[in-house]
Amino acid sequence: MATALCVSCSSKPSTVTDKDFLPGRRKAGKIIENLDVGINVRSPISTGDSPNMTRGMKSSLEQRRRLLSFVDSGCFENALHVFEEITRPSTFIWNVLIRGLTDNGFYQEAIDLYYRMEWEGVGSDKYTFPFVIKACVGLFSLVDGQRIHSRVIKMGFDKDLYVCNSLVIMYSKLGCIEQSEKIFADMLVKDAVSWNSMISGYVASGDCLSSLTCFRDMQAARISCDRFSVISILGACSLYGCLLKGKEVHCQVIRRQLDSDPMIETSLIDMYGKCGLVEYSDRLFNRVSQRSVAVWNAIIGAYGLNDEPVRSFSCFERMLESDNLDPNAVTLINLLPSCARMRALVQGKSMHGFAIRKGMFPHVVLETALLDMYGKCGCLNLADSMFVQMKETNLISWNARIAAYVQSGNEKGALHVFQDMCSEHLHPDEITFVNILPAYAETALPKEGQQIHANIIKLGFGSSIFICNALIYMYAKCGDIQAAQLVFNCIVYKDVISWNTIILAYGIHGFGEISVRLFSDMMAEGIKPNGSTFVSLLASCSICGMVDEGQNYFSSMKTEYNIDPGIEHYGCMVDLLGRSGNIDLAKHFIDEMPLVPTARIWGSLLSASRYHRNIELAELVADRILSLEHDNTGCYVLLSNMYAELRRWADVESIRCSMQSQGLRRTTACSLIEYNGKALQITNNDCSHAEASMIYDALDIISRKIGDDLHVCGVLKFKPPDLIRRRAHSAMYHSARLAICAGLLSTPVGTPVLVRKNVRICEDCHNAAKIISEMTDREIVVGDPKFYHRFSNGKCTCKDYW
DNA sequence: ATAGGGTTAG
Repeated sequence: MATALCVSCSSKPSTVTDKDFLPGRRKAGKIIENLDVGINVRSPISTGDSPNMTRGMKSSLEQRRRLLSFVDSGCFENALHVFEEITRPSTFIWNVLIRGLTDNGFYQEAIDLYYRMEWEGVGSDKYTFPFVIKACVGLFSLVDGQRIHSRVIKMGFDKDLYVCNSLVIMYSKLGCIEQSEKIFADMLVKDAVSWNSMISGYVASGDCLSSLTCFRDMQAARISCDRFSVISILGACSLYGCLLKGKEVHCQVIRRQLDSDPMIETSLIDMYGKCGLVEYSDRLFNRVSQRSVAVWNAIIGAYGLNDEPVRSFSCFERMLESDNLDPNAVTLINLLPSCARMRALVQGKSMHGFAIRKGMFPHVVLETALLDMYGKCGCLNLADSMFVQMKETNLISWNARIAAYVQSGNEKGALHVFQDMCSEHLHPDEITFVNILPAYAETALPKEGQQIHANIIKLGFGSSIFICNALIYMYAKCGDIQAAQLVFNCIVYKDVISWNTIILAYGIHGFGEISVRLFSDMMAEGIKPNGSTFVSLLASCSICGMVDEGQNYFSSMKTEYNIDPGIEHYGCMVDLLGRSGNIDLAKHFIDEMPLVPTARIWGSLLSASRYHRNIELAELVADRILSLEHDNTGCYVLLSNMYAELRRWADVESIRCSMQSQGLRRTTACSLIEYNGKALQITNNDCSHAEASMIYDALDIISRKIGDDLHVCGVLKFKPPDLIRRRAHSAMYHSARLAICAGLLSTPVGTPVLVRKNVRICEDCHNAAKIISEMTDREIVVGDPKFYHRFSNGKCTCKDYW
């Protein structure tokens, strides 16, 4: 950027700001005194040489020529030096210098010079203001802009077309589109620039509709649209995917023979890409004769936006092959989402390296795009270190960082980042909440969910469909299905995601019949189901044991709805068949399915073999899983638990060693409970809380009432030699039980007790919870990552399958 | 001598 230049005096480099306006005045005063002493008589400046010029005239003309040439060549030190030598420079001279400074990025200096001009009593003219107003835009200074605007009014230049156009542009670029509107409305004469400025101002403020309206009004006012209008209005069409309007503008472009204008070509390629017609972009691109970097960037972006990462990349490669074209930051920004989409971490990293070598940093947009790519490629540490080294961050980069944490399954981290962001006095927006709500969904209790919901409403995002959909899921996962239903009810225009989410919400709470009913409600409302609808529906059927219904829906997917089952659907079906009892059928299903089984698919079969206590199958399946994911902790733990149940302690030990040698650790089981209004986190055998002794006392009383744990829960399958080992595996003080007791202690009689767990509840605790619910006559709700068990009167809604 | 434009992150 511009280095500091001194415009308030020629001796010392400094700039005059509002704060030190007084010293500036003094300096300026001195200069005037000096100049006044030096030359007594000043001649009026003439525009050309004439034979009878005086010496003074000649030298002043010479100075003016030198000044102009210095300004033209960007030598401002010299230009300013000459300027200081001129006695009483004319308004024209001042204007030339202000223009030169503005055009070369010396915005502050241009503004300072204008203030000095004003102070020295040199009258500004209609030319002065467009230059200095442009400097305000460059400096992003609304304060200066408003001050200069008031000078415009006082001096009566607010009727000048050029000055008004400059003001319209200034206010729209400084984010005050209403001010632009006001000035525009008061203009008696408007030209194409005025209209175009309003149109592009609306586009910049994201107001697609106003910009289209303005474009229409412009034509109604019989101002013919030009290339500037076309480029702006295509931007408006891109904004909300107004394909029809875009095509209409394209027709006008052809009629006006503007279709070989390089910038219009770029805008058209971009517009078709953003409206989802990438074939049109491609066709246009192939006809472009002179391919600029911007055109390449547009087509790379168009493929990226239209889910064609491979073609996006091949464009990039072709671009590299063509001569004299250097990818710039925008190229990388447009390409990085394709890296993310393909999980092409190596390519993403090489983009990063390329950017470093080309000296593109710091660049907040590029850095955020890299952060996002790293997050989506599952490299949270790289995403985070990107953020840490960023010189400038903004709401978008914070949001991307939060998303990276959530995508990596680090919900706690995401919540911390969210807190940090708020303490930096950044105001969360709609996307912040859409990103952070899944973190609440995984970690929060209903009360915390209500708090974030209250914040959302307070900030005015309560009716956003994206947020409402995220809220439905959040409440359901936190255990409050009623709140989820309420949010759903309040959505005026429910979209397919709203329906998918509420269907799954009831599924995870064990109300499969409601899920099924909601699906038919959805059909009745004329909402077309998509693949995710069937994931919700099949998951609900499988969780709730509705085997026949699930199978029917699965077969109707293709026949009735023309949706090809994806890997998630097959996963649901394995779950479903697994619990039907016919485990061979489930295995056969996997062998026959047309997609390559993933570790998750095998994981479903592993769960089923555990339930049916089929250790041979479990071992076989575990082998498959570990060959796909050697670090699948869940698989080790499940197998180890099965060995423990069979008292095969040597196998238990060997799994423990195997995990240890790989540095794998069991997830520490913990339970969450609201205790006296606050979330309390409890681990197995946890004694760390102030409330611990009370909770343990309560548990002891209950244990005694329901019998010793080994009798109640051990189911007599353990013989004395196993007792010692068994004690080490005792579920007596598992977090779930401690949490249930804490809940019983801190809530009124008759209300349900709600516990959240990070791992599935063990069989012993499940049995205990059933008995406790009967004994205390309380409803106990225990949520694990998959399902909410609802215990009452000694029974659980899972019907003992989970 | 004065004003407007293409490709840019969540």
